[in-house]
Amino acid sequence: MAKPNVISKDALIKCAKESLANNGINKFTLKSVAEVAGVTQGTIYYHFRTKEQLLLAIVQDISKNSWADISQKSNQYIISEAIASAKNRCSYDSYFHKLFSTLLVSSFNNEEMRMQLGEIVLNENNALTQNLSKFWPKSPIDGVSLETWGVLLTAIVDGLALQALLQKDFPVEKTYKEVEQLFNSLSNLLYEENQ
Amino acid sequence: MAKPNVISKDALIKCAKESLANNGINKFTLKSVAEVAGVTQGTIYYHFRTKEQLLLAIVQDISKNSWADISQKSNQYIISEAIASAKNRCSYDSYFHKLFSTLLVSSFNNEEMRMQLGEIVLNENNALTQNLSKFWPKSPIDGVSLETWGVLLTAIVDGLALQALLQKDFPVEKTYKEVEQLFNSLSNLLYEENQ
Amino acid sequence: MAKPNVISKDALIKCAKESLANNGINKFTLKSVAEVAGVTQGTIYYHFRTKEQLLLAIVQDISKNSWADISQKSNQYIISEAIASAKNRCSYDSYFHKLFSTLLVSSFNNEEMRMQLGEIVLNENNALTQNLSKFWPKSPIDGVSLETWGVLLTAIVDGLALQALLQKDFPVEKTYKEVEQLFNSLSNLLYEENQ
Amino acid sequence: MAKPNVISKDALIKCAKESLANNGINKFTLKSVAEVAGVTQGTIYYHFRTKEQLLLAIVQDISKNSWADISQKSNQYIISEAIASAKNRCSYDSYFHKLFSTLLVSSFNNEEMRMQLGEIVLNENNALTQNLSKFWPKSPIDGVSLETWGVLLTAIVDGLALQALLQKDFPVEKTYKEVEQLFNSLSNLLYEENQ
DNA sequence: CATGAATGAGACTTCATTCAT
DNA sequence: GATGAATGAAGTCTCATTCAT
Repeated sequence: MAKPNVISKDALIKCAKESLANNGINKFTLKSVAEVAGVTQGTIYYHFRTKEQLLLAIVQDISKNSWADISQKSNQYIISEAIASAKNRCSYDSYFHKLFSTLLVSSFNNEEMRMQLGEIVLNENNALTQNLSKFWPKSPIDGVSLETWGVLLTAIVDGLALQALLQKDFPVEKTYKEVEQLFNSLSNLLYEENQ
Repeated sequence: MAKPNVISKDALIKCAKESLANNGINKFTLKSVAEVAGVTQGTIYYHFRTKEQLLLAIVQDISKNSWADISQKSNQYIISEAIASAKNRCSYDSYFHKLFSTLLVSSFNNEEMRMQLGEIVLNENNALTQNLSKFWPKSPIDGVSLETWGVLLTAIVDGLALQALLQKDFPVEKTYKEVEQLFNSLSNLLYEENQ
Repeated sequence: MAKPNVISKDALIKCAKESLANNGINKFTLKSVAEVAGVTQGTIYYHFRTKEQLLLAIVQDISKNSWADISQKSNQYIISEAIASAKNRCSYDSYFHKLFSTLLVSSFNNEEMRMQLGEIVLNENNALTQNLSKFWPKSPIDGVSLETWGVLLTAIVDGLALQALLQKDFPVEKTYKEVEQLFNSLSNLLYEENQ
Repeated sequence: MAKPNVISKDALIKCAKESLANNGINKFTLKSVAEVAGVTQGTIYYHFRTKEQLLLAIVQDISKNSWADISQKSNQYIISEAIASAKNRCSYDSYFHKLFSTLLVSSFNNEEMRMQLGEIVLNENNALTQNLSKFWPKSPIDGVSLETWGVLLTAIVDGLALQALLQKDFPVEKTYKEVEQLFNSLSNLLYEENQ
């Protein structure tokens, strides 16, 4: 039978991501991926040596498409955009955070994957720190370095996402509005001090 | 009251938690739980109708032992204690956060479990807010409610834990020192304003 | 469903040996073993951790039942019996030699198995040497030790079996008659020399 | 005459033999052959209709290169040479005997192959008998025909090889020295009798 | 000629679950 | 109460084979 060129590796990864986010890690089977992709399981094995390799490819794909990588170009609204993007991903059904936590849990058994996920977060931190430094010549709070602000912002974004994942009625709008308020107030602190 | 079996339900839950945190959800099998507990699989079925019931029991157990439940009693150092306890749990091998994220991911397929986990987080938020209000008569930043401070603090704690889970060399000490610094600075803002 | 006590480990080994000798290593599947045994594949895994372990158990079983082990008790016809037994096993359809060569080939990928098979052969050699020494106070041919006679006899038995496995019309009767003749002539050499 | 392809049929057979001897029959896959040969699986199918055909080709190739075929030309040291060659092949890692036993086991499911292997052995026997007759005008032992001596010698060679395959420390040198001694003694018997 | 992509059957293995004892 | 033996469905993975290009 053997139709050639039915599917590309990237398409397979996309299908796998879908299957993973929808079914969760428990039901993330190669059969389900194959069904989503409309190919046979054997085809998956032609492209990926094992299921783990496929999971790893998903992680790499996410890394490649991560916000940190995308937002390298300078931009005066970059922080606002970052926060807006984070808010969008903050929901009970967040595809991204479901996927990410699923991968996190998988990574407990796969050191390589864990390292790659770690790097993704690290990049996120660094990107935030770098962009923050464009607004804040120095930290608005003594004793809290700009690097730590990057770390804390990332933590807040992920932590809020976690809460949203677990509470159907989590007040995303309200919370993010106040986060922005907080950010502005901190900026003001700096400004006043400068006067 | 419970008639003590050769192995008690609670002991079984404890073993299950261990197995879950150590092996991850993928290898969380009743066989492995049975091995850890030193009983046979049949015995588990004597205590729990299904595997899901066991997982749910784990969640309930965690809820019962959560920080929020424990720290009801008033205490002037309560916030410092909370932060210290969070810092302790913030590590590459954190039993608690591995367990929690594993349950989170499991809950994507189990609404009841998800709700219970959601409540745990909610209680955590509320406990923090309540304790914060003992220090802060009002929010140190206009436009950011005390409730939101509770939410944000929880988010920070969880978000930092996530980063620590993924980065072997995450600077736990440094970060938490600055978090405390931040907390003190915010308190000072309030105090100065009051002058 | 789960009927208890359907089959014993030993019965399983026996079925496995049958399946192995009949189907050859290529078609030696756990499914086929299960079918022969009238159980499900899962049952096999309850008794043996892997397919390899089952193969190993077969080897051990053969070792336990090997001629060398059985013929420990002294017996004045022991050599004749050994030859008769070897002759019986020497045929185009020899269950034993099919099984043994199959295991031999499997052992190329399994050092433990190979060692155990090696020991079986070694025991066979030693048993033969020991029994020979009851007939031959010394070797009938100068320069050929009794140990080597044991080795050579084993080699002949195995080598003839190999030929019989590959030739439908191999003259088993004739060959073994002449082997016995050879043995007697060698004994005579010793006797004459003694005169 | 054969139009040379990028890879010739013979080269493919050689690679297949290597793969077979190295990996054993279990891992003798067309993929592995293709890898050794540096071509793709499809290419193998261009040369051989099925996997079995390839195995058969291997057998034929061995037959063509067998000692019996090569040593047709008369030679007064032919027996010594045969024994020396047999000794060389007698080792724990013997490529030839690993290959041969693997094919033997495969042939249990393939009558055509089995017949061809049978013929190889038969030729070996006959060649030995023929060469023996150049040294021995008649059998040195009454009741043991020259044909049977050929059969027995082949059996010894194969049987010893089997033992060497299974025992890392099998005393090849010692054993073969004594085999030669045996051969000489038998020759002497004849000579003395003739006096 | 040769290949690369795909297939599908079937292998080994795991595991939640059942049930007679 | 507890267990050990068994089940069967489902999962991961392998491999001979096919075929359009």
